[in-house]
Amino acid sequence: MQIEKVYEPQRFESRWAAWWVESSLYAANPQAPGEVFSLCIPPPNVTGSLHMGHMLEHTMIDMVVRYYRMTGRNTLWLPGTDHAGIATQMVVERQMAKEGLTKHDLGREKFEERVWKWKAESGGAIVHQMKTVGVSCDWTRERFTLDPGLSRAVREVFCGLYERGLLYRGERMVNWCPRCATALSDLETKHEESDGSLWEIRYPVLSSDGQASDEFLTVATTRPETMLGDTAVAINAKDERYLHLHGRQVLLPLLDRAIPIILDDLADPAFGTGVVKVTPSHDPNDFEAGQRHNLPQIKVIGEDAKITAAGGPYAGLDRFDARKQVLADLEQRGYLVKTNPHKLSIGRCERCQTIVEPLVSKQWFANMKPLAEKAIAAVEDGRTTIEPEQSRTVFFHWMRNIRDWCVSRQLWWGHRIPAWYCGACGEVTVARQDPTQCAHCGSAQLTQDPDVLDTWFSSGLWPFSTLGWPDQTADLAKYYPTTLMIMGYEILFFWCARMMMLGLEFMGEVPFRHVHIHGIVRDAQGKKMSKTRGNTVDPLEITSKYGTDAVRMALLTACTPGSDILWTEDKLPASRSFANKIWNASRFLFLNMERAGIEPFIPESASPQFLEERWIRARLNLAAQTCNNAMAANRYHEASQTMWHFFWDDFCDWYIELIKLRFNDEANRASIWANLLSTFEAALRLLHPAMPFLTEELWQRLRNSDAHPPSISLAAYPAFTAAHDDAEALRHMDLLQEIITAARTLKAEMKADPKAELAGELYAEGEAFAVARDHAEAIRKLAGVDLALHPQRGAKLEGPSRSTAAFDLLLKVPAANAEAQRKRLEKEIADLEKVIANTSRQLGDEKFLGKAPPHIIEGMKAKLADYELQLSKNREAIHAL
RNA sequence: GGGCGCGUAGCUCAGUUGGUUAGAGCGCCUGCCUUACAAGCAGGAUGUCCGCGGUUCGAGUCCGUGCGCGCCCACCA
Repeated sequence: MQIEKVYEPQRFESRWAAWWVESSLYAANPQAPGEVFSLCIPPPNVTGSLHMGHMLEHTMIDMVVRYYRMTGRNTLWLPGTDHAGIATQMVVERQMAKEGLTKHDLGREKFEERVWKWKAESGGAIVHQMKTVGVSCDWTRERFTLDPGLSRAVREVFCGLYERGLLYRGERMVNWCPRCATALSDLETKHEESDGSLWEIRYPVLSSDGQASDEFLTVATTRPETMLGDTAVAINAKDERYLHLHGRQVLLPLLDRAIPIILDDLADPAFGTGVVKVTPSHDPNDFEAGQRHNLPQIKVIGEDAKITAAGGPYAGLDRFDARKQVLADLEQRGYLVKTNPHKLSIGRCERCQTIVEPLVSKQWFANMKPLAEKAIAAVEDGRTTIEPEQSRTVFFHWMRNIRDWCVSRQLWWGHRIPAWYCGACGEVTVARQDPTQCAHCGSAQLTQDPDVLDTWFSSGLWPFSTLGWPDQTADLAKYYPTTLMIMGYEILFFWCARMMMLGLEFMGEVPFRHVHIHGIVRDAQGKKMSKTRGNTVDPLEITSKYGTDAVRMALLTACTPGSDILWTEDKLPASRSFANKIWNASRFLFLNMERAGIEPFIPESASPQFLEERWIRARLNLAAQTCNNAMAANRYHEASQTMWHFFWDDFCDWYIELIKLRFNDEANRASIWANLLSTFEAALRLLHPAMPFLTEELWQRLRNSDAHPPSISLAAYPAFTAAHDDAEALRHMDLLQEIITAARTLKAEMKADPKAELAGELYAEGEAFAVARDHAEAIRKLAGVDLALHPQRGAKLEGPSRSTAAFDLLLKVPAANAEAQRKRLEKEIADLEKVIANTSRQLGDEKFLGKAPPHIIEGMKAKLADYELQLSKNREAIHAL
């Protein structure tokens, strides 16, 4: 078997990636046996291209899915993409702008066609990239939120919610993006603090007969231009300063409109002047105050962010120009009293960063409270578990304070709202099938609502709409509820919360059993990665440089639940080295098989006879146990670190180093290779969920029979086997390692020629002696010392020595570097004295003896005896120097 | 204004119910091109586990508090 000298993942990764997809290896079969493991992907936006966030998320999911598939579960990982309403529409509009076109030039139908065309040509980029990095999705079930089936689900849910009275249309204050010309949900509005001003403006108070007086109320505002829409001025009922003016009116400056003075808690006596202008059309608080006092709404800022006709002389001005003009006019006429610097938070459109205008608009809203209650209950009683714990807390907090969700968007790309308005009676008809006549009066004068639904409306149905709902499909029956959802905390509310609510409402069951929330990938400075910041990393660039497996490993070993990953490229050489280590260990095995005339094979069974064989089997067994437990607890970093250390430290540094000493043992050749390959093959399976390409490549080179699965990804994951739990082998190997390490250390410390074999003495009793006796050859080869063995420890240590709990080791070397020896001994003595003092103090404490569990006390006593033995041996040694 | 979290070796971070000399990778120092691997091997140094107080026989781990840092939610003019 030829095996290339250098690890070059580029040579085989793309081949396996393509094969995994072409062979439909990961297509789920609802008829197949096995406990279900199903998971649907958080659908990336079709507009997107793969970024490190995807890479992290997909790597974690892929590891989990590969793991469960290997444990024999009936596994489904359903992939797909989201139509991403605003985002996609923006992309296409921008593209059209280059041709000097707007969507209105095309008209709705042609525009939609154009977006579909864009999707067909460019929308597949991310899917292609995902396939390149080898995610083991079931591509036969790929979905898109605007697929006919999913659109039918959307319509069904809309109608269902409407029929349950959970969806209503109303004039309410919404976040309006003037650039996108659509309403936004609260979550799509991002607030940021910025420097503004708090202006104080004098409003003349009219006397009781409506005539001008010389009194004033001074209001404080951060948005003077909205005063054009003021319909009252509010004072607090407890504010003695102004109470006498209640019942009078003020004259609105600039427009000379008489408006009432009302009493309302909206006015905080401690803030500003204690007097607040009330603009029910352009401020959420004022809107509510307006409702309380039955105030008229005067809309002075339009959907285009320009002053409306109601703004009198300011009509047509942009909102920011209007502010300047209003302030100038107020100043000029003596109404502007003061300008204070003031920090305020400004809402911006998540997509285009335009400052959002709060305005009253007729929109569709979902009443979330009743839905949220069910979702809260489901998490409280554990039907769905959310971890890590802090995400659960955050989830509850948001759900318990949930507000109605504005679901309509004034866009063209998305699911059209299935509501029709009657030209005759004005009633609304909401229907699953496009109606031909009004459900109320029978008139045929119907116009469909022009709006579409918030993108997250369809995403909220993803776990069941993708499985065929509203049809009762086999997939739906088998794979819903899904087993696990893995996603970032940034979409906990946008998505997780809505899936919970809608899943419970329409499926009567939670959408997933467990939610695992992960952190995000940040740059080396801890900053969020973003295109505008220019600190993004292209995963494909990195994977082609270091290999996908190395990138995966770097991410997996770093992803502690609940915390973000700071991405620096210098994490990569380490994991590439690890991949390289695997490659080279394999190369070593293949070369030696060739040398021994053995064809690569996967052993049916192997029975270990030598210590290192028993030991590596036990170590593998423990590693498998740790990995299985870690995967069950979604502790991917722990699983991958365990794999890493097992392969590098145990398998390579000890097992191979020891077993290669037996390569000329012809009598045992078959058994040695059966054990070696058996362990190696199991190690590949252990590693496969984390490093699928390399393990597939190497495993295929071992695969020698069609009795084996076609791919390592379909082979069984190593499981804990009680029979392999060999405590004796672990103990003996520990001693052997200790002896070898002690000898190496001493040799290095004495600056002895590493190539020269040194003679020495080893004093040990019991098992330690037996191990040294049975493995003298290994000690000689691996440590470069030839030890004479003595079955008791009493001897005086004269010369360079090292003592441990189990043995004393003395090297026959002129004390060339007594200084280093002395230094070490002094340090060891100091450490031991400290530890002995602490331990004896504890053991002399009656309270401790009374309260600590017996095994702790016994353990400490045994340790103390060891420490004392070592201490006396070290003192002896330092005297001998 | 509310909520969540973080502070452990020079750097990036592990450390599951409190328990026996606190760990890894990178970096650093020393020595090795040992016929799988210098992307390697062997050995080594480095920590008032942010400060203070408390609970406990015992605290990196639990509680309180201070300092420093991050994030999320929120309509206070």
